[in-house]
Order: sequence, then C-alpha cells, then structure tokens
Amino acid sequence: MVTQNPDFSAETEIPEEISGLRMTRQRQEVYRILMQERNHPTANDVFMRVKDRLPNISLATVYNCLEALVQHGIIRQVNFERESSRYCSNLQEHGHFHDQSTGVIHDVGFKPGINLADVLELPPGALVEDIEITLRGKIAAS
Amino acid sequence: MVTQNPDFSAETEIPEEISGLRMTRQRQEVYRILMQERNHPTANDVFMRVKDRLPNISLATVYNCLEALVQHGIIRQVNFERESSRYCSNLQEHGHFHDQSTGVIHDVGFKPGINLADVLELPPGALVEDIEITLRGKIAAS
DNA sequence: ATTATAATTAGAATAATTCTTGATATCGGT
DNA sequence: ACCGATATCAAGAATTATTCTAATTATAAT
Repeated sequence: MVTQNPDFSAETEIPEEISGLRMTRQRQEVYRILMQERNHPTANDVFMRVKDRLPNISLATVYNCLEALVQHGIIRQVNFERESSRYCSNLQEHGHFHDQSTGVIHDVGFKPGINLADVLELPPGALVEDIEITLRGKIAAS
Repeated sequence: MVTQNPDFSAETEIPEEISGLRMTRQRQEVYRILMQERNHPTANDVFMRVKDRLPNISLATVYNCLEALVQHGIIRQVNFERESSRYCSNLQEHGHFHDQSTGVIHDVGFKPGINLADVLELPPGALVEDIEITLRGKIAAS
C-alpha cells in the first residue's frame, strides 16, 4: 500500500503560486503533507503533522488552508458517511474503497474507456460535474 | 419528479413488526413519512412532519427511529458532503444525482447487466459490501 | 399482576467545523 | 524603502448535527 510519496520530501520546493492561489508558508506545508501522506488524513491529522514545521499554526488555519486548496482544485476533499472530512492530493478521477477490517482507504481508478452515462440511468438532460464513488467492504486474505 | 407515494397515505396500515424490528407508533409514523416523502428528508424534516400526528415526539426519538430503521435495512441513510444525513425508503440499489440549480436529489438506477467490478480498478481481493454513488451537476433545460 | 426489557423524552454533552476579531504579513504604487 | 490596502493568520467563541444520559413510560414475558 502506498502511503508515502518519496518524490515529495520536506525539502521539496513548492512554487509561490499554484493555479492563482498564493502559496503562503502555511499552505505550502499543508500541501506538502498531503503530497507525502497518501492516507487521506483529516484536518486534525494534518494539524498534528504540520506542527513539526510550524509550531504556531492553528487548527483554524489548517482548515482555511485546506479549504483554499480545495477551492482552487489543488487537492480534493473526501467524505465518508458523516466522519471528519479527509483530504487527498490524488487529482485523478477516482473513487474510494474503505476496507472495514483495517480502516484503510484505497483509491480506486476507473477502467479505461468507461463512461458513467453507460452505467447509470441518469435523469434526462443531466450534466454531471462531479462524481463521488465510495465502496465499503473487506479484502480477502490472499 | 416523484416526491409523494400515493399508495402510502396517512391511513396505510403498517405491520407490528418489520424484519425483526418492533414497529412502535413512533417508528410507524417515521416510516410512513419516508414512504410518502420521496424527497430524501433530513432527520429534522421528518421531525417537523411527524409532529402533526405525534405532537409529543422528540427529535432524539426521530433519530432513534431512523437509526433503528436503517439498522434493520428498512430504509437507507444517505450523506452528501458533510450536510445533514438524509433518509430514503428506496431500497433498490441506486445512486443520487444532486441538481445544484434546484437542490433536488434524483435517484439514479444502474443500467441492467452492469457489474461495478467491470468499471472500477478494485484492489485485488476486494469484497464490496456497499456502494455509494453521488453525482453533482445541473439539468439542461429541455 | 409483576417483573424485566425496550423505547421514549428532554435536555445536556460532544465533536467537527465555521465564525469573529484583532494581529501580521504581503502586495502595488509612489 | 515607505504606506495604505488587502489577504492571511491565530485564538478562542459560536454553531450545528448528532449522540448520550437519566428518568419515565410502554410493552412483553412470566
């Protein structure tokens, strides 16, 4: 299971600006953590982790940073049931498989050449802007 | 758009017990509302509606009833983002299309003969127990 | 009828998130 | 470099959906 991105160390340079968003120190560090941790961390997970490098950061700021990054399409916000929101730097269209025995969340890609409209009975005229697929279950011991 | 189920009036008899759950007066009335209102009401929506017939019911009871009904597979709980949970008496496997211009939620069935495993790159050995599909977008004027 | 069990109620508690306010930092123009 | 305007940040208060607690009431089982 991939939980760390070795291409994204604590020293990786992050540009001053990404898609029109000013990358302040706080946003950089929050973003860096999401690139490193592929575990779908919650805001609080990020908060605890980011304090290593920015001891004075506040939880509200982490929320603000995450919101700004989501709004600018730099990361994705993912919700399972009514649990705390989780955040994800995988921008490829994908769903999530929630393994109930371990609690681990796996990204699930679409098979190539699949069109959602071929699979679902969409209401006539529906223009889909965003899809969210969540699966829950177990992984059989191999 | 179907929002009311005419087969399910306020006078419809509901059995004493459904799939092992004792159908108390409160549970009956909560269930009745979900059969009537196909709008995916929140707990609070149900609460306000049910007070017509049970003026002394409490919101906690509505939550308890909804939870009991969900647990026994009689209704489904549906979550959009981190909004209040909504409840749904459509037990057929289906997803939801959230029309962002009107706020209306449409049930979306699967086309016959579709197998999710044909569409998604599931992790090896994954045994899917539950699927949740949410779409967001608009409906083009016809 | 009596006792045991389950359900209901009202209000307090919880937890994630958002809001508010004042302090800092950054940007653009001079 | 300085100055005002704007954006961001920090700390804690406020909000909101939901759950929990404890006491009461209803139902079921003996």
